[in-house]
Amino acid sequence: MSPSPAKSDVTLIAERITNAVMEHRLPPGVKLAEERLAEAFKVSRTKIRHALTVLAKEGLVTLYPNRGAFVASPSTQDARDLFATRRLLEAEVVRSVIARATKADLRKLRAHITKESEARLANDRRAVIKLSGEFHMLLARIGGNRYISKLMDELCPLTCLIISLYDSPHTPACPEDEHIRIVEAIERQDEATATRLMLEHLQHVENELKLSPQDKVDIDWDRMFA
Amino acid sequence: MSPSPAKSDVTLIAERITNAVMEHRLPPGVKLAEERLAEAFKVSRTKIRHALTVLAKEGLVTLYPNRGAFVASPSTQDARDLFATRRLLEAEVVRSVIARATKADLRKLRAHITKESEARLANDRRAVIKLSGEFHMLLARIGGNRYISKLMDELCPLTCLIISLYDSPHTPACPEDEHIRIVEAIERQDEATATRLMLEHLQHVENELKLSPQDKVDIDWDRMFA
DNA sequence: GCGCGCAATATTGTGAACAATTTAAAGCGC
DNA sequence: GCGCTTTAAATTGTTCACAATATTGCGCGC
Repeated sequence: MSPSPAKSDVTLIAERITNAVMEHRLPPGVKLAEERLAEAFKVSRTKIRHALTVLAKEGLVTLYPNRGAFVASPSTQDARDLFATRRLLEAEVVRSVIARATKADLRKLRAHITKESEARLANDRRAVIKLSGEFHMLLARIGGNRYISKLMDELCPLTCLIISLYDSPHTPACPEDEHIRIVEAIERQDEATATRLMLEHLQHVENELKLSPQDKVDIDWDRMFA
Repeated sequence: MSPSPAKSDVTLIAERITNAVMEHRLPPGVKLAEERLAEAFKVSRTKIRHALTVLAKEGLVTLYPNRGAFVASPSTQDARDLFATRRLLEAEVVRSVIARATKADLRKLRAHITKESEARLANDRRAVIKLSGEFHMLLARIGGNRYISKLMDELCPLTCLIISLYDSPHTPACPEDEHIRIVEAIERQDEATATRLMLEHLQHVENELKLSPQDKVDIDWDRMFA
């Protein structure tokens, strides 16, 4: 009765860190010292190191040699590239979901949207952010292409990071009904509308961000306090 | 004078293994025992383990817990998914290359194609296979979107694996002129032709493969010898 | 008091020994 | 000779100690 191949400690640690990032409990740029994590997770540094290299490969943490691991803090250019990539991928995702989704899949989508609504009603902002991301990951998995799905599993947590970096002062997360309307269009097999709604949805999220001016790395610390 | 941040041993090892796979020196399914690699690379098992986890994240090797690392052997479904993903990404890549490429970029593309021709003339089949893959990775890098580029860096070595698994008995690699004609269309800024040629090119490569029948994992060993 | 260099401390990187698990082989009953 | 259990070898997984590097704090000269 264990269909999943028994996740290793390392995987579990990586997932818990990812969760913390998705729920905005770990802000961008924070240092992830191995010793601290080791005692927090009650494991040896070795496993922490493994988890950190995995997360680095996913782009969620940045590894500076001999200096340690830090939660990634994507540039505005990264953010624009990310949304461009997501528009490309998720339009395709919607198309294949319409082509392939079983009734069980549609039930899962409905169930997920219910969870989102509940979190919203409970005013659980952290859960809302995480669930919003996971909606897109679920769609990608139903889409059936494992390379697209794998990439979406990386891009969604990164999107959470980007939102926590560049969001305008506390917009109340993505509007609820956009996910619902996408699912409805999928259920109607209305490909044109579904892809259009998805692209608009992603555009809305991106437009909420302040990505316009200079890059973070271009901040002029001399003028900053003049 | 060191613009690149001094690649670590682990990165170097991973790259050398990737090269070996791209040049069909490491066939799919081969076991990568840590001790053997350690003495081959003259380093401790620790670094080998790191390199293997990195390669596993890239999908080039598969890690079975307590059993070791093996060169991945993608299923036919994996292969179809991969080409579908590449068509999606690389059409976009061609568009942004046309929009962004500088003259220096175009020179790099020309130079790369020259190297491909030389390898072909020298009958260096291994080099041809590797360079063919690297042409697409170079295009993606010029395209400028780092997420697309990163994914292409993973998908190209995987494509080499797939070719070595499912290629019809020694077709002479991809026809040379297809890369050239794509670059020419890019130089003319002829977006429609360039994307069409790219999609056709990928379709040609996929069509050369024998992906039709059942999946490897679906083989019924009971009926097999009945 | 201020900048510079040096020492102390903390953190990451590496290697080697040990434990756990799997795989291969030998032993044994039938 | 065949299949099963038990034993030995090989391999992976983990811990720990040490080396290398970076960061911080201190003192010294000016």
